[in-house]
Amino acid sequence: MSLDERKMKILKTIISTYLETGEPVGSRTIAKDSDLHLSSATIRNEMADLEELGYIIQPHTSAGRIPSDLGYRYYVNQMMEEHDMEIREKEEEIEAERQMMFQKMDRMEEMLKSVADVLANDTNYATLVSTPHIRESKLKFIQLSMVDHCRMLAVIVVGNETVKNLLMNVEDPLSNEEILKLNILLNSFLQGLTLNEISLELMHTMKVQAGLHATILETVFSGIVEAIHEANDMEIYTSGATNILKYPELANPSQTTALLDTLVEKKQLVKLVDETVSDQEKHGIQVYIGSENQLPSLKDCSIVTATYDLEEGGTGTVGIIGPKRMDYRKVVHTLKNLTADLDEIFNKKS
Amino acid sequence: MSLDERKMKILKTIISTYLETGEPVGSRTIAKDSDLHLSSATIRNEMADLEELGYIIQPHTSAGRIPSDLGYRYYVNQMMEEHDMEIREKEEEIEAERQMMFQKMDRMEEMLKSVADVLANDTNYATLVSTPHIRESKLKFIQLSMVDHCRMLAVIVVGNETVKNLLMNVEDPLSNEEILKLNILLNSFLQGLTLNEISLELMHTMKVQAGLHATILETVFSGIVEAIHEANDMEIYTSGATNILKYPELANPSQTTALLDTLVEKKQLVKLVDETVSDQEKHGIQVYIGSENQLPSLKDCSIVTATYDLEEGGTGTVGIIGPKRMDYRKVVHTLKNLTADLDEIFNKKS
DNA sequence: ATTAGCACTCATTTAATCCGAGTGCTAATA
DNA sequence: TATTAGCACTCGGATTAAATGAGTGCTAAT
Repeated sequence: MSLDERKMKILKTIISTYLETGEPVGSRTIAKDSDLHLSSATIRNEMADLEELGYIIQPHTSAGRIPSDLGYRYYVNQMMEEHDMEIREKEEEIEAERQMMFQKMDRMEEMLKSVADVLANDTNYATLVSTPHIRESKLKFIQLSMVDHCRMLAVIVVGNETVKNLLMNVEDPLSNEEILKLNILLNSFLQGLTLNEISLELMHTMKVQAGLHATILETVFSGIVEAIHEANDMEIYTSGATNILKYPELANPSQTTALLDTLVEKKQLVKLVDETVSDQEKHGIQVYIGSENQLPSLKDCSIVTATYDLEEGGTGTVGIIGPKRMDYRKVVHTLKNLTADLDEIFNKKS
Repeated sequence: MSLDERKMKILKTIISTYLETGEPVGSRTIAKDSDLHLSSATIRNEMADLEELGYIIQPHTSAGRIPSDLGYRYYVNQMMEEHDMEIREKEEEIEAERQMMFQKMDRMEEMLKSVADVLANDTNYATLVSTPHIRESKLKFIQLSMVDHCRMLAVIVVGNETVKNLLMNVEDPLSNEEILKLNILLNSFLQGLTLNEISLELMHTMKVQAGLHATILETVFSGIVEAIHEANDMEIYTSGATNILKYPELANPSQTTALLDTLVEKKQLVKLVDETVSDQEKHGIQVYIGSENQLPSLKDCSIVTATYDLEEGGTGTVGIIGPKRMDYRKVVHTLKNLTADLDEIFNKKS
């Protein structure tokens, strides 16, 4: 026994009805709703088969059927193959509004935060956005300068976007010439290097050349380390966590806490995103359904993720977390558009 | 009829028992637990009086009593007067651990975020930390520099802590001399000014002097505006929002969502904190109980806030949000310690 | 002024019952 | 052979009823 045309059609109807209602779907409903004209009895037989095949599940004896993880998986795969996704209505307005927001913000972090917010608002699911993850960021530029008599500012530019500022107290102010010398020293030695190209030896040589100001270099070095780490590490922003409370099947008290915690505790999500990135695939869209998720607290959720790229090789992730019965079509479509936008913006910008 | 010695004692017992258990307290419990040796009947009479006076409430006819907002208020005021708060055990370790964290971080934002986290962990309540709010930040320092051929970096230092970076593309690179000139121009004209001291006329004069590079100034100006705004605006960090789910009286589905939303949507909290700051009082500790809160979603919560100060006059807020039956003693004590630490750190640092 | 005693209230728990959506199976039908 | 009609059966959820028990208010006795 295998999935013939009719079974497929029934399965699809079951899933999409369930996506709408969140209630188990019975044979009669399908007999009425679907366009194949069959009696409920026939549908029942087919449903029994579909259950045996593992695509659907009966939560209890006298209930309709709901999709199993396998069923969702089938549905999603099927959907992914349909290239021609009809453009959704309102989409354009939202698009425009989004562009507006993007224009105004200059700092990537701020923008990504607001992407998470907008997305959560649009979709009514929880969202997650990670900053780009760059393997080995290089030091681009350093500049020291005196802010006032006793404070010195170090500006460190890493990769292409990250800028780190370091404010430090110095006992006696340095003259312009001294500062200039230090700047030249720093840049000529360090520009273009990654973290592990900066050896102890190199640092020693520099300190010798710096003479009196070796202690300043000390501080600058540790600032550099932090800056590069910051650039390498990804930050994760989430939004709309409470949206999940809108779905009764997730709002049950015992799971709710764990779930919300997962969404708020960024640490767990970092792992999640890490795995996503390594699972790359065409379109850059990934769908994890129920128990396919690594985190046990997400076993009743689905996650759809997409990646966006930076010209220089960094890769960031955008994700949506919702109930297993989420509107996959819409979500996938939205994410595709969004990442396309992000790609464009970041690559225009740099 | 007024609060005599005995009534006070009974009221205190009711409240502290309720703080522990979260269940309405009956007359028998008190007869047994309190050290005044009275029968439950007597207690009942006294309780009836206390209820009439408005300090306690019967949730329904055949239940024990719980504190009313007025009751909590009485309890808290009473407590505030006891100056000699015994030092809590473990406190020292926690303290040490905290110091560790503080040492490592250089950026205030990062630190405040982690303060929120640590606090939420320690207390099992939701926490809130705002960055210092400064009325009129002054521009301290500007510096332009070329990062590479086509990109220019503007570093803008505002107030005493905030540093803003602005990365912009320029068609043709500027020479060192040109940059130097611009820097001198910018600093000599703008240093020490607040936002509304930077007039259109001033900007015009500067543009004339800049000649070819007027467009760059344009961009820098808008960067300055943003930087000062950023410094003026306060940012709010929250943590441990899901802790409130631990308290059954708050976990009821209908309120939960609104409550969590409030904690996550920073915008609402901004107002809250604003009011707090204006309500200043001795010790800088504020307690808002139940309906004393401005936000309706917090009507079943209590908020305890404390403020910390920056040398330059900025004031930030630390707050704890929990059920009305929160452990006020502990919370007030913790906040006092914490803000003392913060004061010290910030004032040593700058 | 305090206490013992008793009738009363009412949220909560437990059990009993009903209801209906949905199934599986069998026998009739096309 | 595939489909359908019909019917007995199952079981979760909602509704109702009864039992429980913590706690009160009031009164009369101490």
